[in-house]
Amino acid sequence: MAVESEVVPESVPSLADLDGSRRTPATARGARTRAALVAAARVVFERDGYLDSRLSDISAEAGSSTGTFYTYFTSKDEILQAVIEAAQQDMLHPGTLHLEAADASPIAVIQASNRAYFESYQRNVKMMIIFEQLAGSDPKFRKLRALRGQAFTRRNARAIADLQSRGLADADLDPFLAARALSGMIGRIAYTTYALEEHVPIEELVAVTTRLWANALRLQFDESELEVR
Amino acid sequence: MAVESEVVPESVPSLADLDGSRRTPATARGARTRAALVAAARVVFERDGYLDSRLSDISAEAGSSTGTFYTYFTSKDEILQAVIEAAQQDMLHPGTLHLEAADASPIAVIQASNRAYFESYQRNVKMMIIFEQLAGSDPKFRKLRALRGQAFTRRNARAIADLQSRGLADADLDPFLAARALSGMIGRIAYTTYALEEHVPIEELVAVTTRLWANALRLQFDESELEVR
Amino acid sequence: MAVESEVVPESVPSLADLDGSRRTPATARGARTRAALVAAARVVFERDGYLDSRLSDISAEAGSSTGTFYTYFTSKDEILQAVIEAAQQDMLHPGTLHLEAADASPIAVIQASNRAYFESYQRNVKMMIIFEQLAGSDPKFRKLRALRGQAFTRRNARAIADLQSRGLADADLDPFLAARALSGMIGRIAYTTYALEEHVPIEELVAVTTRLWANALRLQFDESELEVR
Amino acid sequence: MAVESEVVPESVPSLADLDGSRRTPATARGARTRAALVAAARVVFERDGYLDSRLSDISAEAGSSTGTFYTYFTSKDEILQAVIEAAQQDMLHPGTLHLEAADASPIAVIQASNRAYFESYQRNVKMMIIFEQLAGSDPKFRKLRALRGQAFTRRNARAIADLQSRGLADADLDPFLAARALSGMIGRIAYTTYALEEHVPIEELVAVTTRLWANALRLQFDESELEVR
DNA sequence: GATGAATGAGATTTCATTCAT
DNA sequence: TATGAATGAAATCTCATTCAT
Repeated sequence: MAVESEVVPESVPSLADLDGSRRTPATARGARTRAALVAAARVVFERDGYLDSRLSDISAEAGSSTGTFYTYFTSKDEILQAVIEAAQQDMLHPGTLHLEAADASPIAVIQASNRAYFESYQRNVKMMIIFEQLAGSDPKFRKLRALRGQAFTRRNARAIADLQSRGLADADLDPFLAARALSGMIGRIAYTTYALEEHVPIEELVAVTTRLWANALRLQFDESELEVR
Repeated sequence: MAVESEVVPESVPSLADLDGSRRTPATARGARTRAALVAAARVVFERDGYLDSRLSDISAEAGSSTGTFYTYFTSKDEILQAVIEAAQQDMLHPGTLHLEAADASPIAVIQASNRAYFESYQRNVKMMIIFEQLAGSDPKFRKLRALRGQAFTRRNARAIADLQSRGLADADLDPFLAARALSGMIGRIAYTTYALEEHVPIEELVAVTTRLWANALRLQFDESELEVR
Repeated sequence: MAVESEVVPESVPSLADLDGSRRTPATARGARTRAALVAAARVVFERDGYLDSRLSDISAEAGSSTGTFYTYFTSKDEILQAVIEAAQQDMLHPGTLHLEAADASPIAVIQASNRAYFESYQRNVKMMIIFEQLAGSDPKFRKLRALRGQAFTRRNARAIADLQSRGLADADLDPFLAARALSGMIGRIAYTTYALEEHVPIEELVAVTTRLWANALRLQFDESELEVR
Repeated sequence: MAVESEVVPESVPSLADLDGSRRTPATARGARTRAALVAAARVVFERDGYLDSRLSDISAEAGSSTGTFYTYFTSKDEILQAVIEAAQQDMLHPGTLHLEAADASPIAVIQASNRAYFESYQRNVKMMIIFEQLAGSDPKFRKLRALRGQAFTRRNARAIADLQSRGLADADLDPFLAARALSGMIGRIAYTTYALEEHVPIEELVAVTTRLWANALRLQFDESELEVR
């Protein structure tokens, strides 16, 4: 159920669908070079930011020449997509684990999801900042940013509707809008905490956001359910 | 009380404190030119985006020469500060009006604040996108972004604590963190709606966010209070 | 007799002859403003160098506005001329005093002249550097630089020829070329000492240069004449 | 022995020690391009002067694009260093030849050195003017200017001290200061003749300066030694 | 596949000088 | 006379991308 990162939404679109990558390495050596470039790009982007990074720095960091870059990517844009893709995987993956337990209480699921989200956000904060930033100027990334949110929101909306139909959640809420608002709340407080560096211990973040979700949906719960793991 | 835009927080910091603008106009003519440049900058930024805008376009839009720009500003950065400053004023101001009514119910105040916030966000969405974007790369703007949020959060935290002390709100919530999460929720859904252009009628936004606030704080309210204005 | 700075050569050309200064102040207030500008220019030139100085800085230093500058001067070039003129006066003036004593021995005159030259060079070193520098790029100043040297050389050549005719100096020397070489020696060692900052006590400079002059011309002298003043 | 240009002083510092050039060509093609830029820079500097030259002119003269300039140099300053370096080599080199003859008389050595100096100064006069000019404003070049003079002075001082110890030169002269003054005399008269264009046949320059050196040091010599080559 | 040199469009920035008040 | 705002030509410098080796 519930938060943005809950489950890997099969519908989250891949940037790979949008572009035509220049080439898939044919040889093992080529695959190694390509992987080195992607890894180097993340290092450079995190160090210098996307706009202030230079392709030559990425090549250098990867130990290859400028020309080699163009063997695998057509633009800076394209390698960024590869890097974001990888970061997304990490953002989405962890949630799945916790949520397989089908018999978990709604509260427990929300709590686990929130925690997983904050942990992965923290790991990927630099790339999240860059992603957010690009969404501000490049329509392609803005679209992608929107799609990601929508996928989460749709799934959470389904979960909320389910709880409503079982009489467990406030029936007067529009499930889709509520999902959007509450997912956004999680995303934003993660941004504030890790991107704007207003440090708060993760346990407190988990506690307060889980309680707010529960209250906002008018879920019935026992105080013990909100205790720290 | 309550949401991010509730009241003009006297403590919201001005960028003017941070920079030493090149020159303050000594004559009325100078003041006119400077104002024309700021207005032109907003037009150009909204039209072309911050990064793709050129100083020469701003000068041209203002009807002056490139050199004149440098009479009043040292960089694109600096004039952006002036533009954001103006946008902030507009973001912060409207809320005040509604909230003077001391006898308004908490729900009514939240509702009015939310509406005012969404309206002003819509008016300034292009600049908000740019501001968000810059906060991602420039520490100066990031700091400012953080300070703005803090000012709102602090005030809302005070309001929540007040409601708690009167026995009206969930006493188990940390008022400061709750304020941060709920303020963020409003800001983020405004971003999604207007910046990412996932259109939702403002009445629905107001309705759902107000109900979520009320639920989240466990305020007692009558359904009629949540009816559209 | 002798060194570059010996006597105010009536023939040293003034820059005023070359240009048409914009205007001579008609009022006392105007004269004051003009004087303030010249003084300010020297301060700014010495502080920032000629090329890196801005007219606006000169105006500001003088306490007037940029526009006022053009009431008295037509260009940066022109005010530099005024400043150099003033410095030249100081370079040339001191020598006269010592040399009026017609019965002084040649050695004593050379010694006094050298000392006077080093002292005034030290006072005006910053402007000398600027003058030398301008001579490197601007034909007008190069011409002036040459004329100044020539005036000194001509006079010193006359003195050398006089000594030769009296049988006191090496008759095999071309008086004009010798004068040029020996005057240049003084000028250059002053440059090295004060402009390139290779510090040597002035007494040592005076002693060695005077002895070299005496030797070079094969003047007969008593060691006691070379003792420090 | 003796004049500024006598021997290649192994201690003359290279500017290459001071800077970190942008890139050292890795291929022959790169080396060719870099060399073409340095040659073009000298042409442009001599034609237009340093201050009035534009980087784009250097690139054009070298037959490459503006961007290529920045592949090898970071600034006009930096390429000037390379050009001066080359000119210095030419200034310093010629003297060596003449002086190998260990049995040459002191007078003959001085004479040959002076001639070599004047000849190389004439070849490089435009660059010497520029160097002198830059020394007036840029501390880096001023330092270099000073170091060059010092290297010559030190060596000449050694030669003078040697002559003194053999009883051949005036023992009352401080060898270091005398060397500085006499080296400077040569440098300055070369400047006057070639930079300020006060034309004097080189034979006369050699004759008068050699005689002045000999006299100044009180060397014993036969008139025949001073005859033109 | 890999290399690294070459390209060049175009934005920023300066400041002497003019001019309306 | 004094003011100070306005002007605008012109030069530097960057770096994604291409291409010959």
